[in-house]
Amino acid sequence: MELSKTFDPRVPEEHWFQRWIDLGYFKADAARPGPVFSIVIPPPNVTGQLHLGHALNVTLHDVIVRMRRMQGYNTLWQPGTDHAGIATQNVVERELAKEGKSRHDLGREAFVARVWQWRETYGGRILNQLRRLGASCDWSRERFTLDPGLSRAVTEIFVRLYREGLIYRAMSLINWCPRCETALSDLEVDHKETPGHLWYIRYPLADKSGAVTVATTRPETMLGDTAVAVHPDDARYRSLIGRKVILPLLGREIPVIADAAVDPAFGTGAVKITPGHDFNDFQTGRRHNLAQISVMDTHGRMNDAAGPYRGMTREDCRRKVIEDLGAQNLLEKTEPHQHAIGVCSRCETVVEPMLSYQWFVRVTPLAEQAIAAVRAGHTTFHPKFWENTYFAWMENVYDWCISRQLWWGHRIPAYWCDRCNEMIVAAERPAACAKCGGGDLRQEDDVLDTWFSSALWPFSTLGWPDETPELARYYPTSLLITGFDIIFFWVARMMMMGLKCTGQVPFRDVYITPLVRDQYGKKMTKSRGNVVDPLQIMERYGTDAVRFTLAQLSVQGRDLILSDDRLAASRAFANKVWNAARFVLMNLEDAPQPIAPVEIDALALAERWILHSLDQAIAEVTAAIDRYEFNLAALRAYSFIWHEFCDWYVELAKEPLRQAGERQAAARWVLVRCFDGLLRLLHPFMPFITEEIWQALRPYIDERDLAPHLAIAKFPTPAFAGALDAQEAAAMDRCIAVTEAINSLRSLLGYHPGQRVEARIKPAGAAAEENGASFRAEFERWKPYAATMAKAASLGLAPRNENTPGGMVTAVLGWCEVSVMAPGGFDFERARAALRKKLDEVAAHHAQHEARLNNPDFVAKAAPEMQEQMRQRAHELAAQQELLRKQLMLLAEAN
RNA sequence: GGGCGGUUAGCUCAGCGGUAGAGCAUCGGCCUUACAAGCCGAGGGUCGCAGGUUCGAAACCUGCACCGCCCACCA
Repeated sequence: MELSKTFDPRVPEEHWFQRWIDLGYFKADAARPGPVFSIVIPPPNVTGQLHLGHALNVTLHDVIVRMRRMQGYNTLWQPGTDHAGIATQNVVERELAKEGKSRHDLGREAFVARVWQWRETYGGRILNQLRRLGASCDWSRERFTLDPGLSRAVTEIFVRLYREGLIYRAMSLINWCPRCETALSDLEVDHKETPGHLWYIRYPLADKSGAVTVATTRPETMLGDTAVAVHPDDARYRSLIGRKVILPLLGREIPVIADAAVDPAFGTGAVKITPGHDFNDFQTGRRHNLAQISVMDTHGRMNDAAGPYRGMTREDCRRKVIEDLGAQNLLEKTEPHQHAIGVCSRCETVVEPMLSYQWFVRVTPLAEQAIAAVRAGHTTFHPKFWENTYFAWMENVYDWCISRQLWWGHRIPAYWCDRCNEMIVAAERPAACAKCGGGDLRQEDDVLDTWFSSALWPFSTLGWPDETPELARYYPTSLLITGFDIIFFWVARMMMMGLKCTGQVPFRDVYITPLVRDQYGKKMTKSRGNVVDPLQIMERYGTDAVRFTLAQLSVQGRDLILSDDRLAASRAFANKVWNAARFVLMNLEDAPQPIAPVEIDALALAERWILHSLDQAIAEVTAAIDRYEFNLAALRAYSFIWHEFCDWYVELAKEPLRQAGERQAAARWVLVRCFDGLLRLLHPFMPFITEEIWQALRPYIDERDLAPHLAIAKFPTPAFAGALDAQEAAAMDRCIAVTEAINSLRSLLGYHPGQRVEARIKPAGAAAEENGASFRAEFERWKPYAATMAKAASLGLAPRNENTPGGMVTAVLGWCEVSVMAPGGFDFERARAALRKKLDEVAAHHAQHEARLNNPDFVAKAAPEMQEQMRQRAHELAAQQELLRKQLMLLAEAN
């Protein structure tokens, strides 16, 4: 089979993904036996557009899912999308706006129909983008949070929680977005540091005996003031407590109250209390039974309660209030003031605390269970420190406002009887009012917070509340992979709802992905314009390279900094693998047939060495993925493939491959065996290129019941225990060290890369003294390798006592000297300088060791094995130093 | 105001108690029939700072600094 000279990712990407899907490889079958690995995708918003966060997330999912599938797990990766209440409604509203219409022009029913229509047309975009990344989800199980089945789960749990008193409806102060015209949860409010002002306003005493000055950042809300508060111990104001002041502009009389929450040191120490528009004041108001006055409507405009300011926007009202106060000489002063203001996380509009009837989840009892489950280790975070974040939030949660005044979402299953005002919460619309028998029931207008349905995702997608085979088999899921930004929004709430609904945690492990930043370490944001489009880089570097890069940079607990350099390096790696494949294939018989295995004992040292190295790489990569150390797994696979397999084995295989007969057959088998193994190992990271190559290699693979495709082939496990003993492993290390030494000398001596050199080694230390004879035997075995790799015309083994001939330049290793004949006219000063440098290094190390060994404390306290190790090392260093000096002396005479 | 994470070669990161490592970038030499998206070689670091624990610290402890993030009702 002919492979082109460089790898073009396009064709295999399109081809293989469709094949895998067509063949049903990613389908989960609950009836299949075996251990289970299940995971749910964090459902992207239907309005979503693939960004690097998704790309990273999906890549890591796919790495572990593919590995587990290949390992024989009954694997389910559940895909789907989130209806994303506000986000989606906004998109369609914008579309309508272009036609000059608002949702109110359409009415609720028509508008919702329009959103569904939008979803039919564009809702699949994000999932198609995930597919392009190679996501091996069970696409036949795609779910949407507004699907009938999932909606049923939402209704079911809502009714249950309501009946248990864990969901309640109440008039309360909530965050309100005047633009979205809906309530928001605490989490949907971002706090933005903003420069503002502190206005000092005089409130005259009712008895005209003076005034009290309050400081505020929001003068417009004074129209809703129902008290002025001071600290009970504040001597300045003690006499005022219980008296009345006149609210300027409106002339209302309000009391001066004492409350310990007031900070006497801030502002004037007197604070206006607006229970209808401030969370603190709301609490204070409750403590003192103050009236709550709302001065704005749902659009953030001043309402009737604002008297003369009625109809103004909040902003206009503020200006006018300041102006009027100034005119009445009630504005004492204005100071610049920096403070955090809450804005809608969707549209950045300043949120308004508003009084309204809303639905809440009583979170505390649910949170207790969720905390306990993590404390007990039923769910573990990776990296573990994220558990602190989780606990900190869970331990201080407020009730969760779940009602939204939107049209797109799960409509709350509560029904009102307009005749007797009875409210009924039920899964099905009741035929008649339970209290008065009236038949005209009206369903609650509000819908649920999107996160309410997301919280059920791990089990609602599996059919809950029905006891489906899928639920029994795949729940609790094995792992959740997500970003830290939704630990509160999603992870915490899944924990609470999962435990509440099923009695079990929704997932065993939670892996928190790094945050993707640009090459300057900046967060990617639209406003910075530094957002990298994954589809573009996939186009440029190939999907496999993008995946590999993301995995390789996924360090636990650190941000991920993506750069073109890294991507280019991964593309180079893909190309390296491709070319290694070309080499292997061009050295196999044209008529493919399985190559029978060769007995380990019949293999040459290098062959056993590479099989052994493959084993080690497999073990380490597998262990790293098991620990979610994707970066280490990717790096290990990379270094095995490039530096061990390509740099060494492929080179060493060339010689036996040229021959006919047994040695060639052995080399062919080892090549195929290793390449097969490394393709399997690499497949989870780079599925496309590996499948493409594996198909070409497959006919040569000798395996019973060999899978038709790599995507479902067995993941490799170490298979060559005992192929290489410790002594042989050490021998190969020596071979590599000698090769490197000769190559280094070649470079120093200015040899052309193609030129062959005369070289020799002379053992020293243990290699010479203790096993001279066996060393010679060992040397004979790896000498051809070193000679090949270092392009040595001859590589001799010199007797220990023989002086190195003049004209040779020597490098000193710990256990031997390596010498290479210098070319005619070589300037030996360069060699002397190199030796001197090396001598300095060795001398410094030796001095270090000596100092340590001469330290009485070290001798008295250090572990005996350590002392022995140090003594040996010092001994070697001393010998090495001696050899270096001698070489330097010999070289002194050269030239 | 609390809390979390980071600080190791120019860059991105390993190492987490016993000789400072890798990849990329840089420099020198090579188109050596798998691969120039390649091969061979070289240079480059008082491991953020200051203390402490230890025979021994990049690693453990305590402060501090800087960068980043999260949470927080000082109006």
